[in-house]
Amino acid sequence: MISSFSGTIEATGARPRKPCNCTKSQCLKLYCDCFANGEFCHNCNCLNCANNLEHEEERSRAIKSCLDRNPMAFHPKIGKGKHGVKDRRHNKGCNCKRSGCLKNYCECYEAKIMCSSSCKCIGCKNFEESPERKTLMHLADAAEVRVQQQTAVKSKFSSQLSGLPTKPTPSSNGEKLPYTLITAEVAEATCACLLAQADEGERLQMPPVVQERMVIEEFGRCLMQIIESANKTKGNIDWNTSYVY
DNA sequence: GAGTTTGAAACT
DNA sequence: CAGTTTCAAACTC
Repeated sequence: MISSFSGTIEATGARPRKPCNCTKSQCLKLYCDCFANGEFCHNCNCLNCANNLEHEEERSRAIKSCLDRNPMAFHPKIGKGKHGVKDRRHNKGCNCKRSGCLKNYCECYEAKIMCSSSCKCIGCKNFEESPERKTLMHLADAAEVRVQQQTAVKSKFSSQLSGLPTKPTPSSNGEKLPYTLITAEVAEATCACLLAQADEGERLQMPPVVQERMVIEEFGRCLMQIIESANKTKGNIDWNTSYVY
């Protein structure tokens, strides 16, 4: 659906996972995230991968040697909190020296948990009262809110648009929309609507962000009107016909 | 996209 | 077990 989301469920039923990029480990060492999670590589970018059914023997030997080194190698690193999401802990703790445990290099920070007494990190700033950590979290929260708003607007528009008749996606055949659809009058009227909406936002003394959104939403409505009227105009446009100019 | 930094995992 | 090397991801420019 949305092209930026590549981790959709595959036809094979494989769980979406970030593809690895291993080049030297054959994906048979814990350096490889897929292997470390006990999964086969799937749609990865790795080189000379042996983390698959075609290399079953080699793979099980590798698993064995990992377990020899560390019997807990394939257990989750983050202990599940007894009381739900709270009190989660990195079982082994981190050993960060230069990141202040405030970058994703740090396994604790990456898992969005505080460092604990089992960590051996130096200069740790990843604890509850850390002002640096709080600042970072606020920034992250703000970013997340923005993403959620965008997603909400997207799905709102897509649900509105799905009610409209559509034509097949134009592609390689050089098909184009008729440029007569957007006449000078239509463009002018649209601009007038947008300006009016901007004035309204200003009059109501809305915060700039809200003003922006009002204008963008107005543009969405204009666009819908244009599409609708184009569809209604008798014999004017047949969305199911190819237009090759 | 190339180059650098980082810390876990592997190795000695 | 401590020190060193290897590795792939996170990050920076």
